[in-house]
Amino acid sequence: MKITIQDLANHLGISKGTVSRALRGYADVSASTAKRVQKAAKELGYQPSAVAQGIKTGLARSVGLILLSESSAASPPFLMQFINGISTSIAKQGYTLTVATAQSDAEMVELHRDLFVQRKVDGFILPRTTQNDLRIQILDQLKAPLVLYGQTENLTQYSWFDINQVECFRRATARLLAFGHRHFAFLGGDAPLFYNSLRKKGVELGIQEFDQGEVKLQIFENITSVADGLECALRLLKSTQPPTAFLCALDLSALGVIRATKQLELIPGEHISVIGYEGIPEGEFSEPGLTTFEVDQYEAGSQCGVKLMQLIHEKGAKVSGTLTMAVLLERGSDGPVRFNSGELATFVRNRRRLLSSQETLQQMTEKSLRN
Amino acid sequence: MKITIQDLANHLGISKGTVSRALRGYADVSASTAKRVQKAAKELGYQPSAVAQGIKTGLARSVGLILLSESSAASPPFLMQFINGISTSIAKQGYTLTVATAQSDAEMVELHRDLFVQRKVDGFILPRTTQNDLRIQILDQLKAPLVLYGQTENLTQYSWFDINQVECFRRATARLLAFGHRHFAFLGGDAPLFYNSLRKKGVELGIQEFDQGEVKLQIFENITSVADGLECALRLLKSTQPPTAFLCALDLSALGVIRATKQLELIPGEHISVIGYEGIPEGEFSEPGLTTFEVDQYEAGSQCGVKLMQLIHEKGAKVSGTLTMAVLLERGSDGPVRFNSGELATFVRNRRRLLSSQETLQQMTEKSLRN
DNA sequence: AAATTGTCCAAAACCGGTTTCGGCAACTCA
DNA sequence: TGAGTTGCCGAAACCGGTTTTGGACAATTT
Repeated sequence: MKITIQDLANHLGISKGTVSRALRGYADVSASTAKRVQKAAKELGYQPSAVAQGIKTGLARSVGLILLSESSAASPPFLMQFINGISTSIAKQGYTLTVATAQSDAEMVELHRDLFVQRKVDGFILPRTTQNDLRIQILDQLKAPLVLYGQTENLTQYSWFDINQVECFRRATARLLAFGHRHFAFLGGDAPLFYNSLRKKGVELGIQEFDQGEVKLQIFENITSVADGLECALRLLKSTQPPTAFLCALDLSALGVIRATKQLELIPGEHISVIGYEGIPEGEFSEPGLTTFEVDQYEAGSQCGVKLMQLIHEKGAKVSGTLTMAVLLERGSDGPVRFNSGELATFVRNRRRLLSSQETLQQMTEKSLRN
Repeated sequence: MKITIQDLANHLGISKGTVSRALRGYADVSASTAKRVQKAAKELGYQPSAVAQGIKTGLARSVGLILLSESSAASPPFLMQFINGISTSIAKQGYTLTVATAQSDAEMVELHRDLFVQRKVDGFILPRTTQNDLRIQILDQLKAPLVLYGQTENLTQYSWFDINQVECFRRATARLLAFGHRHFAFLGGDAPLFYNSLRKKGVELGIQEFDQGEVKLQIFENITSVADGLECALRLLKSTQPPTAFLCALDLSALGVIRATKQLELIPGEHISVIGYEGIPEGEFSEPGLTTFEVDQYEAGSQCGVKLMQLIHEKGAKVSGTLTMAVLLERGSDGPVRFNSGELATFVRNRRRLLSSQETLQQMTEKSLRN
């Protein structure tokens, strides 16, 4: 069924070594033979087996991406574009992407080891980096090429790509301070992941640069979903000292905050301010639109792919780190401060009282309209 | 660096053939030798190279999943769990998942051919099937094992897995008819994809079974995003003969419909009904929650993986199709009819008038509250 | 004309496994 | 005791490529 190099050689009446050299463009094959071989290969649909090539070269021509299958969470929003970026950037050199899923951190480490010693992949891209990343430790031992999507300690030894999240959150904070906000909540994401410390640091930095002692900041961690954000914001807004500005490590939690304001009939961008991070599509359709930093996940995947190709192919290649900025999308969810924390608390209290009375009014209006 | 079978054989003072037989559990190796080899392999961390194994067996021990990178669309919501299901189910037999992305339909076909001819994968899982699927045609020629996630024409020749979408939409329709709705809109998804015809068929079937001539159905296609659904529903609801029941091929468009009702201050489940399909997480957090059919994407991936493994390993294995049901999640977005189409039109018209006057009232109330 | 160089390709070695083949030693059975 | 099994393992072939080696022949130099 599948045609081999020997089949092709027989068909042409020459040796398989010559076929191989012709196809790989060696000089010691006459131009006419080379052309003849290439023509026949195209006609017969011959393509060398990557498996057989791999045995001699020692390369599988595939890179690994291993995801943690958190049963709870949905698809990481970034996934499709990130995968697209990786696979497109490595396709040029004939590489493909091997994706596997691990059910636990331990299995995650095992999978990296096994895939590499079995020569199923030539290197890895590691997303969602942590402080002391176990994956890095094992891959270091195996001298496996790797590229981080994110940062970690001792960064100089590795190639990595990341968004300057500190700067993003510093700017977001400065922006809200300029709007006059003085009472902040930072809704952090997965606490063990390195990104979380960076985003928090950005907020703290922004406040430090400004602080005249009047700024208050409340910090929360592990707010990773819409439901989490909703619950957290609702609790805060009903408190006696609610924040007027919400800085969210994740768009998802920011959307939860917006939802909370809806329940209390507050208007984001007017009564309070919310800024997210990541740029997921849903953020465009909330009302008002979510002000957020848009991360180009395709670009991220692409850059990681390119860096990994360098490490694999150019022996003695230098590791390289790249830091880029995300783009601030100014939509409607933030704006000049209207209430300070105390005023907001009063406003929320009155609004909640009003809500129940309005409900009765609403029902009456509706009834009259129907008749 | 990496240890080979020859290294291990030398270390033990036996031939590499014996090492191989010992590790693969052949009978003609003494129990003591076998144990000795296995122990040494574990100690030295030896694992056979998948590449080298592949050359003899002719198998790459990987299956392919090729996605179309629609730059516009976000990550297909199903992706993570589907990938998880595939990779978990095939991992048992030492298989991994190769994911690639194509920028066009033509590239998609090429990629399937190349990956198989180059022996990078042993078979494929094909999601998002169309009527005359070009992928299937080329893979048929190559006699490549494949499993469809979805259905197509001439289904008996292939292994496939699918949800009984006809039945889902028949039930959804019957449910809304029983609620008293008589004016329907079907918001279809990607028109060329086979699923769309199935879901539409389900709606038509449900109406046929009931029809006493009084049921009206409007059909729309290519409503694939929140924005599409929002736009479409807004237009319909402002029309003179608005549907009271929206059947959406995709949750995303259903969420768009709900958003449209919010703009008009209509209450889904009360003034109108909406049912979606897929069970994306966002549907749980809309207000009211989206009534929808929840598809178990992990299970889908898992079953596709199992079927593909059978085709690859059991020679002369029979193809097999599986049809399962999705679970109806009854949340709040549908309910007993309240208005017929004409009444709804009037209600919307009045409500829109009221909205502008209320706005003025609202501003006045707010002002007084602040003082 | 002999020696040297260059061109082109067949043959063979190699990569790291798997599997077949054949042989030796120990055991079984007549 | 001798023929036939059986258990165990080394040697070798093989998978489909790549790369090295070496040789035939032509073209050039001396």
